[in-house]
Amino acid sequence: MIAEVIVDISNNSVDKIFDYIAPDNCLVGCSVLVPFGKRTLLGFVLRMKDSSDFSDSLKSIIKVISRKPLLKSEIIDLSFYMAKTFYLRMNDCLKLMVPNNHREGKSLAVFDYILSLTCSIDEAINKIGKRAKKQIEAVVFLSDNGPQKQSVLNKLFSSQVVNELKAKGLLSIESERIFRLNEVKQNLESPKILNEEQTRAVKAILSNKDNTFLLFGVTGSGKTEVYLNIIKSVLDDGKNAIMLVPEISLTPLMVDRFKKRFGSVIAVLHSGLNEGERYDEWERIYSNKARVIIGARSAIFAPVSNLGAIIIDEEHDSSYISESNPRFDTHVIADFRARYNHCPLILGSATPKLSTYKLALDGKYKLLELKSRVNDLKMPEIEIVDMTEELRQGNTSILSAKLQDGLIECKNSNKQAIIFLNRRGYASFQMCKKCGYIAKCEDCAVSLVYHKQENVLKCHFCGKKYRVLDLCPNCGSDKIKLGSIGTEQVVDILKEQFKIPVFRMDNDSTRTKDSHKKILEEFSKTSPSILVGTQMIAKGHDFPLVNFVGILDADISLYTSDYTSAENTFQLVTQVAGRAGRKSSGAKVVLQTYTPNHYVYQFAKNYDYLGFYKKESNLRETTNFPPYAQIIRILISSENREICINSTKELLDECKEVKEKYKDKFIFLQAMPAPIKRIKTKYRFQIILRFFNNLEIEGEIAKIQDRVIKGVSIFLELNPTSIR
DNA sequence: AGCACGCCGACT
DNA sequence: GTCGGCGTGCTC
Repeated sequence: MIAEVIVDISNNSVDKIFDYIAPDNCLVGCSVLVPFGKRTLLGFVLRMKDSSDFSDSLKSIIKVISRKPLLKSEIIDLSFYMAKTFYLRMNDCLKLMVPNNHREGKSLAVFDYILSLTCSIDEAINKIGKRAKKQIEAVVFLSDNGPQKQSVLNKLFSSQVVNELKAKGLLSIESERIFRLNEVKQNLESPKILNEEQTRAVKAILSNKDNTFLLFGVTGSGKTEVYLNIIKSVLDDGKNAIMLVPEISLTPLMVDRFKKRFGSVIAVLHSGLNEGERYDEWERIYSNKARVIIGARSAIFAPVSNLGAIIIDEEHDSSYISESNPRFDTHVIADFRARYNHCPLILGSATPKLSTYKLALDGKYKLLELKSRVNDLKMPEIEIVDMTEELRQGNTSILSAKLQDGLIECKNSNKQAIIFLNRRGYASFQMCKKCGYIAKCEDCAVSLVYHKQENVLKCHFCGKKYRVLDLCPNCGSDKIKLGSIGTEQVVDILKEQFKIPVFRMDNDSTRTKDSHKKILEEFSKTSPSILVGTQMIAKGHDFPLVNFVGILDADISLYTSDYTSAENTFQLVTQVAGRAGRKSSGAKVVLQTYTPNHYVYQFAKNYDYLGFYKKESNLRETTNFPPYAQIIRILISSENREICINSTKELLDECKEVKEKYKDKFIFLQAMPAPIKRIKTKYRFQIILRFFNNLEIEGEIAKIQDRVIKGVSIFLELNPTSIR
């Protein structure tokens, strides 16, 4: 037989099928070792056939690494589809599907041993003799409680005792595979009773399976309970489910809740797992031992067969769009799998993406609404504070009077507060007051962020660290000024002013494994206290004691250069506000801004999603932006600035040709330096195209990406949401 | 991506 | 004369 193989090289010129003579044990989906030129490489078998069109002599597969096919046929089909729709290399897609250890045939399996008595208890005691009291205890324990894991016996007695019993031939040994992370919770929780809206949603989904549903419900309306019910029914049908959450390491409570309900059929999949954990979880899913997969974005590639439902919780979250390496949109992948398995795809959010809501209004998705909160609590009141006014009143602090009042109230009533600021570090830059010099990264065109605790200047793009400025390297002045305040400085200010515990959660404070969990646990058992954080704290946490939320500088996300900035800000404000008053009434939110009358804040204040949608959708339609038009961004980067500029010009010319062909369809075509002109020593230029939705144009432009220019990398993005 | 082949410059 | 620069082309 001939095997069609994709070889493990991420380069356009070799990202195609190569034929090899296959041995009998070679199956579609297996990982194999093949000769390639002078090298030996890993590869995946994607198809088998009887003969090859390749006219030269074929080489043979050296070795079939995996006995079982690691890629199921659905996953192979998905990979082809993914590569095509997102203009990706097949090899890069395949890499997402299988953990490296499995692919390379390395086993990370761990075993325990099950020990049981080989003879009757009396016989055993006889053989041991009276003096070995511990051994007799162990034997009695085994007789009373049945076979035991060696690890348990070792702990209860000692490994020496167990070994002596083994030596006397009193124990029979059977090995048993242990799966990391798979602690079984004993008392499974029973389902909660659903309210009318929830019941209606569940019924709608279960009676109309081959569809996409938008579960549109305010925070606290009980979306999770709907998910749990759907999954229960899926399991009862003998099928399996995938549930995606934005960043699972941030929501250990969600996993706990699922484990309590469903026990050991839960598997988790996310980037926070170590290799062993990932190995085990993947295998439990592959072998159908785990039937409900909870995970972040990449869990959509889990090797589950027989899917009965796919759920994307907080569907608006930006983490569902991969912005590097294989760039893809999780929704599209989820949609493919749902249609493949004829199962429902459920998108849940309180603030759906504009494009999602539009599809619901257009009837492409079924809209299900949860209008009331489960405990009938009102959403917290949002108060907008004009920071220019604050300055006029003589308040130069970053904390407005209202915000300070809120924190004092919080402290006095022994409650908790959350302060949100989407800027990490101590200050956004260091600048010389005299000559205006600003410390910048050598490799990137960005200013360096001052981190006080580590006492360094950090580049947030390449991670490079620099010494803090004492004197200006340009003019020698010692008058150094700091830029905009970051989370680290906010913590200092709050501690100083309010004298209560302050926790910080951002990229810097959560470097190590499980650090998210630790910070959240500490915070939840300390009151009064304040949690300061970035984006990270906006997502799905449930803190019953929080009844005050402060948003410092809400404008940061409003004035970024991409077309979704208003949408993002609306979502962010609504989500952060939703952290307050989840279990008690009278919660408050203070939002600080320099543009209090901006429509985003006015709609957010009233929790008026529909109003916001209408306004924003209208704006996009009249100004020709997605979802009413398409944007393609071509990013060109190179170490050499000249080469980069020339390549950009060349590619622009090609785009112009396409534009000529589809004149009336084009809205915009221009080349320019990227907003961040250099990252990691590479210069960056971009071409932005905007045109009325048209797949042919998309296809023709996509071909440009295949051009190979030495020393230049070309990236293509469809409707990019964060341009930098 | 690597690795070989191949054709022009300054060196033991 | 030879070592080595990296441009070009190929990998089933």
